[in-house]
Amino acid sequence: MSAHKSEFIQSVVERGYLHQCTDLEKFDARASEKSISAYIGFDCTASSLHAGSLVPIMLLRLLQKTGHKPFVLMGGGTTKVGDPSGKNDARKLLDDEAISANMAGIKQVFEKFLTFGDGPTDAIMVNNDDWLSGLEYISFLRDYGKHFSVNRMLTFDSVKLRLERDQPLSFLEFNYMILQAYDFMELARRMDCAAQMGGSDQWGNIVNGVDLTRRVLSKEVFGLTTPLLTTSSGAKMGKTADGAVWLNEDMLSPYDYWQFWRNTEDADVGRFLRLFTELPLDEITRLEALEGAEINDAKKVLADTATALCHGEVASTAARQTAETTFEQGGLGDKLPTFDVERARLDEGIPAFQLFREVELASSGGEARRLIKGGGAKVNDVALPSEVHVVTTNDLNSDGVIKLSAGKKRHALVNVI
RNA sequence: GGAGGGGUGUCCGAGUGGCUAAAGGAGACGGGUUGUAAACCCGUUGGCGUACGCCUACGUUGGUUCGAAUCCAACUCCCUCCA
Repeated sequence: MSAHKSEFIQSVVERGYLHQCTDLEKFDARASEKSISAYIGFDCTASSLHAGSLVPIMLLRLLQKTGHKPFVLMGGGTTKVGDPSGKNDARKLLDDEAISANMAGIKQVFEKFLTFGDGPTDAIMVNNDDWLSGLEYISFLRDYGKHFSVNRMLTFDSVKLRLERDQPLSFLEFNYMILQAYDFMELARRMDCAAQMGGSDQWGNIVNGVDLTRRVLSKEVFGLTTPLLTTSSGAKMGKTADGAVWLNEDMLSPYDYWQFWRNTEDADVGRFLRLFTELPLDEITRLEALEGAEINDAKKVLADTATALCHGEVASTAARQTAETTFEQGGLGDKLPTFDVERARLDEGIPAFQLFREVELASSGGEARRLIKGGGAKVNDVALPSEVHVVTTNDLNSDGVIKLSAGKKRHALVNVI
């Protein structure tokens, strides 16, 4: 029943990773004959990747799991240029220092999802700065520039959309696709890389690389893109209340990460389970068929497995337990953010709005006041009557702490010292 | 180099001398409904203060005026067209 010969492509298709491929049949055939290698590039624009990058990461993981070799290309060089794809404005240019700091943060993410090493299917991380920075302008133009037609470059979305909307596109950015194409060719030459994968917005860049490799090396390589993920209600993946859903623990706690998946929209559960977990497909089919309140069980499975992949089993279980005690039993999970307050201050009493600001449930006194006025602020699950209400040692509960809540989902504990 | 247009709150975007902490929208936060979902409805949305209030804010600096986001000058950054 398997429509594709290779395990890799078969999984890519049935789990929903495929958007476009330059030649799916040939790619499939190649992957079924032997172990291939493929790469995905990541720019170093932030010190961590967020959930929006998770599809490509999972795709690399799948590649490795099915017996092939993944390359992670860090865009140390291309980040200096800035990818115009999908952007209205040129982004701020980062300096070398910022780029290498970002790269260090991003590396940590990959170490969780891929196995690196020297073995045949071990992942390898490369940095395109290694070959891009040393390029010489004239010889580069003569050797590679002749393969690019400006007429054609103008037809690619990344460029075309900017021009159509009369938005500026600098020559620097215009060169981005050439450099990315060069990356692909360079990897094909050095490491026999057979394919480049990426988000659908990378299609133009990838196709350029496939063409360049064919022209320069007379080698056939492949391009494959993943669908750009949005939630069913149209929001971009990876963005949420407090900003991006970061994959690094120091930027987003495992508990919050777990919560992100737990709060998946109903309509997305099946799709997300296929993309972001490695559960067998028949199990996923069963889970996504759940209806009404039962679908919450599927969301918990999603949260558990996705968090375990990113932060490990231990953190995932802890996050789940905290969530369960907090939401289902109204209790206190030990993973809730906890803040220490001196006993003396509490004896005197602390105005509620000030306390809420201190435990970071509100970013300013005004915000805390509004929260309290709106009835969203609770002390030990009891709504506060007024913003000047004073919290004292009398509010300590039987566990010796005070539970503060902003709305139903955000909680913090006050610990007396 | 020349000509023109523009820089407003998280973002987009109104606003051409007092009624402007600044319309509208988006986003965000809170409440309601529910299932820690979506959709929908309501409220809030510069900072500080219990409150009368005070402070900071419309690219930067200075000026005109009783009074300026609004007028003037210089500077700066961005965009468009021409060369």
